[in-house]
Amino acid sequence: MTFRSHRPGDRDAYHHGNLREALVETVLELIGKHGPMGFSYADVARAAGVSPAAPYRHFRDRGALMAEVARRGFERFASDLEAAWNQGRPDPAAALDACGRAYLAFARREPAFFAAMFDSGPAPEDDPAFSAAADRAFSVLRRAAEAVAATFPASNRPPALMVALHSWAVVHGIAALFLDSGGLALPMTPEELLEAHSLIYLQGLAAPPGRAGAP
Amino acid sequence: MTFRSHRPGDRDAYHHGNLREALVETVLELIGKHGPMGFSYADVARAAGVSPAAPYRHFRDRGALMAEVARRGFERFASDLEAAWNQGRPDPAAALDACGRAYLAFARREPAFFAAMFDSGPAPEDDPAFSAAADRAFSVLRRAAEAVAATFPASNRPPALMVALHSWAVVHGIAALFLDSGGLALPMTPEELLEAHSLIYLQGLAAPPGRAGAP
DNA sequence: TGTACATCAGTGAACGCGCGTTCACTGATGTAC
DNA sequence: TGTACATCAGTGAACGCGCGTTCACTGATGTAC
Repeated sequence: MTFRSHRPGDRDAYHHGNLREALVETVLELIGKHGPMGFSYADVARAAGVSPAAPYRHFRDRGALMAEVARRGFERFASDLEAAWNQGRPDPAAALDACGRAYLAFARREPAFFAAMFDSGPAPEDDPAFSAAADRAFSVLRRAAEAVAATFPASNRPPALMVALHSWAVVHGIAALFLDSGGLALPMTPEELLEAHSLIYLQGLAAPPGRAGAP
Repeated sequence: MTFRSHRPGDRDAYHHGNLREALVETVLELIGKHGPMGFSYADVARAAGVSPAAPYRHFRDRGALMAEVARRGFERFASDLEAAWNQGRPDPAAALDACGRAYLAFARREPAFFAAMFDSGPAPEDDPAFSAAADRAFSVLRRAAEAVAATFPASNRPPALMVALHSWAVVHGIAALFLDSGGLALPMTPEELLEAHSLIYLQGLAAPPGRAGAP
């Protein structure tokens, strides 16, 4: 009568097909503790309470598991951005701002997902499901930029894709450099920094072309 | 008379104290081939043609070697930025733009250094030499932003640190997202994207405060 | 409802491997006299 | 200039370890009849 972990609801529950979910959850915990590279495939199995061979039933190797985590991260990310966009309400500029804040909020609230999505060593860019999820996230930003560009008079309308790329770059740069507050102390929050940038950038777009900066 | 690698100029030259340099060089090659996490400490020794014990004479462990590579990267990076700044000539705005281009050029020309500096797994942020080198690089951007801010009339002068942080974030975001041209195809080069941003941003700074974006 | 059987998600032992690290050593270099 | 000696950057063998992966297996689940 030795103690085996055969209590119901424990690992026997894995026979019901939720080990896949449990492995994803476990990876998020491990990323939180040790970073996206700080654990082995065997570590994941151990932390999930299964034998080292069990994960092979669900993921070909560690990379496939990490790609699945990154894919799910991009899907949640896309949902957050979509919700923040809120179909452009109350107005496109404000809604684009909300997307930027949602971008930062996601990176702050889900650092494990964020690391899996952007810092995860060899990028699984050839995984079509991963790429599709990433595209879906970024297409939200693109549509938002298009709506913002459409608010400008046709004579002075900026290229929507350029606006999207600028927005994306600045918010990603802020997230990458300043969010974990490692390094220098900011005189303002990342959100304030982003909002100030939006105001300046939109004012620059609205300014009559070819005035400032000309000799 | 077996063939041992004892030709002069080969590994015997390491006795003259250049194994340290050779290891750093080797790491850069390996990062170029396999990314900053794609090789072991023993791999470095093997690639440099020495025994696996040899590197321990120069670096406590793999992390110390990587931190040294990152530190040197930041020093070259700072030199590049400093040269691009060129003491603010021909004018601060143009010189700040040059810094941005130098930032992108460095990331493009030295992807191995760049990866060691920014993507290198557990950041050696507690290494004072590393931090000092990173600070030196970023202080160039800060001084440039100060000079740009000083060109504005006192009544409409933007906070210099904010300008520095915006410039840094956008160029870093562009480098991180668009430089290796993985993912989506850009309608313009990263340099053009950055320059367009600078123009818009400076125009926004120059615009009379509190006009655009007000209800 | 009950029984026989196919399915399949897990076990756990085993493997070969390369890792990081240590150790006593060697032999070239540089210095003192 | 020559010799004796200290220094020190390398060798190479060895270690224990945990890795990724495989394999035959087991026992619970779901289905056919």
